[in-house]
Amino acid sequence: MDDKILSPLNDKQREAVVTTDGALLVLAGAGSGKTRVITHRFAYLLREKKIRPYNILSVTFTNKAANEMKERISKLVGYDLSNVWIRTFHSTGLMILRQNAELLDYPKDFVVYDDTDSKALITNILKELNYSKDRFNPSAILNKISSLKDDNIGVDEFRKNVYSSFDDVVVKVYEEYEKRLKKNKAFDFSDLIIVPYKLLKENEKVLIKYRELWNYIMIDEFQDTNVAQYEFVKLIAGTDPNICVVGDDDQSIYSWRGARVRNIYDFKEKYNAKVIPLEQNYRSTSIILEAANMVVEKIFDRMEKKLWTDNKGGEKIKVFEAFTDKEEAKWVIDTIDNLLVKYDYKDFAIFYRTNAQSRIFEEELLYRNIPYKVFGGQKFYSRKEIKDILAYIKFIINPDDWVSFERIIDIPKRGVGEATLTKIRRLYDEGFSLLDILTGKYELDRVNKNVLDSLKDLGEIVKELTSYKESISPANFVKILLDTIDYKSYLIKTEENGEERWENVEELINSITVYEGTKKEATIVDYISDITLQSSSDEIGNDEERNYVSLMTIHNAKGLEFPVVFIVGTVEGLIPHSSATESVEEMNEERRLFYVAITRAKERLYISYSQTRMNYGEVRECNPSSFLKDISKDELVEHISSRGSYKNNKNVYKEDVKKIPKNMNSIESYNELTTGTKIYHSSFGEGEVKFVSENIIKVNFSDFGIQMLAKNEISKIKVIR
DNA sequence: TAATCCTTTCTTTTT
DNA sequence: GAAAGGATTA
Repeated sequence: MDDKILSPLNDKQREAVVTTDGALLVLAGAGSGKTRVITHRFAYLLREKKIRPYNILSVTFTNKAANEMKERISKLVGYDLSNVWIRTFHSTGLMILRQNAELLDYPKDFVVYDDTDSKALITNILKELNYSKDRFNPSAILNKISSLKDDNIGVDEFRKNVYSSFDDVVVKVYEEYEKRLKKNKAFDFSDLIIVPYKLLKENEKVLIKYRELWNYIMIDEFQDTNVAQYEFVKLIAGTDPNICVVGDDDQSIYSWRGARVRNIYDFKEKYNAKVIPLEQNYRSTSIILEAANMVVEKIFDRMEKKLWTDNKGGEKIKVFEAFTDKEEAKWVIDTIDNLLVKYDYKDFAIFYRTNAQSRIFEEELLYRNIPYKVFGGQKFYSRKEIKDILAYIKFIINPDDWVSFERIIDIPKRGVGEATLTKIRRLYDEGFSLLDILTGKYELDRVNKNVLDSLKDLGEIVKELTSYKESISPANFVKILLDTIDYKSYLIKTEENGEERWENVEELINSITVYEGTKKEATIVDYISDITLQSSSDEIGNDEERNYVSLMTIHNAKGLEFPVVFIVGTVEGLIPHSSATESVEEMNEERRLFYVAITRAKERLYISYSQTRMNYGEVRECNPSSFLKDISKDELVEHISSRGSYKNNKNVYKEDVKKIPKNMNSIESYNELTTGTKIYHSSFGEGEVKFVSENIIKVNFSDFGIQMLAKNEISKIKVIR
């Protein structure tokens, strides 16, 4: 027996690993060695059961988890596993679609729309159906359509259940949206699950092929599967499957995306699965674990499970109260600084509820010269210049894609505006191909000769680059593209901060080069689909010597662990989030989210909040999260604050912030101000004018120091008489 | 049509 | 405080 595989496991874990046949449900609590079980089980199947790697389908929730799993198993068995079925649901679906594109009447190189693309398509449709964007928010409609698709509800089925005028619109848009996706030869995220599902359901030959391929199935984070995913699993599993699912109802934090915890119960019943609970926690100190238990115990309908640990004692959890969010950030970074004698940068993580909260911590880290990395938060790939380039690539790969076409048609400037675009659209709607229209095969009425010429150029560029897509490395492909359209001079000439934007484009090329390093022989087509499924930026490169502080949302933190964890911005309205307090279910999910955050910590846990925070560019007051009450036990928690006295002076402080002078006048223009005028600003409070010009003024505020105010701030300013 | 300036809206979480 | 959308001017 191979020692490396079984000996590092406890009894329960070992049982889960050697139970290879039939249906198995592993209820894996936080930090109970779940990843270890999955990887060792995979290795056990290979080594002891002599199963071939590609006969095992292993589904994880994130690309990151998939990559990590591959690496770990490779280490266990001693050979490379880069081409096995260890994938996310979405990338599994994508693989099936690529392998069967012709059956679906799609080209092999179809594109995948991310949410921005889908939203652009929906905006288009709304316009054409004459619905005003103001009344029908494209995002809201996309959300609705996505959740319908995630619930495996098609247009026709939904149509039967429409009772509101909003849903009425949704039906119409949904129907058109599906048609357009097809016409554009594109799939959206949800399609990556439901289209393969439909394909396998309607095509027995294909179904049998995959059933025969995947003799063993493993699915991680089962509590986060949605209806469509579970349907897909049941379909490929067949009647008597060897299937192992791993989940933890306490860590279900994606129900807003259609995830159903009850898939776990249903699985257990349907397949009469053997259940193995993993309750011993190897990660955290008993103090941290006890606090976590206190948070989650308040939820009634959980599956019975109580985590325990041998790791007695530990540091108390420190809860810090700050005046302002700025001060909170300072304290967090100070604390990190002080702990550097014991820990490395990489041992620290800062968790927050919303991506927008990262900024203030980044500023502080930058200021202190502490290396850090922000995970997730699609910032980089949602930058205009990056999206432009990606849209170019998408359009070149797939010239039926109207959404990408519309994005790039006037980049660089070709003199194509609303009018010309409408003319192109008309031809396109009649069924002519965009490439033919561009190259002048059909006449565009009353369009300037120069414009026609540059359209023709674009058509030629696309044709030329298409011929390279298989033969050239992704980075070179992009370099040629950038050269051909002379993107650099376009950016620098016409865009604000052109230089900076060009640096971002160079950064993109760098990241593609890194990507090539990890995935030899990848083409530009591979790159673009990988990047679409992976937009949360990282993990393309292997960060060998990662030594930095990690910043991420709590959602992104799931599955990870750090010696020292900071949970920041722990105020009512953020966690629990203000938009999730209406129902018990929503509140419970917020509670579980807090639980997930706590259980990431191995040795030390710090929780912080502030009395005021910048929100929408205004200072707002806030209260500590109600979840904090649940762990406020003296044995577990130590409460601290930077100025010991202010707790007793809370009211004074609040008055300071809120104090609004009585005698004030609004002003029409900055001309009415002179140096020395006392003013009140709705965000910054009181201050004295130091400098006046026509469009800006500089003001020295008593609480915020010197601030420069642009013209549009004028409505926020009043003069104190 | 393009560029600029100003106003409005927005933030939950992500494959 | 950013980003997108809208209005205004060239």
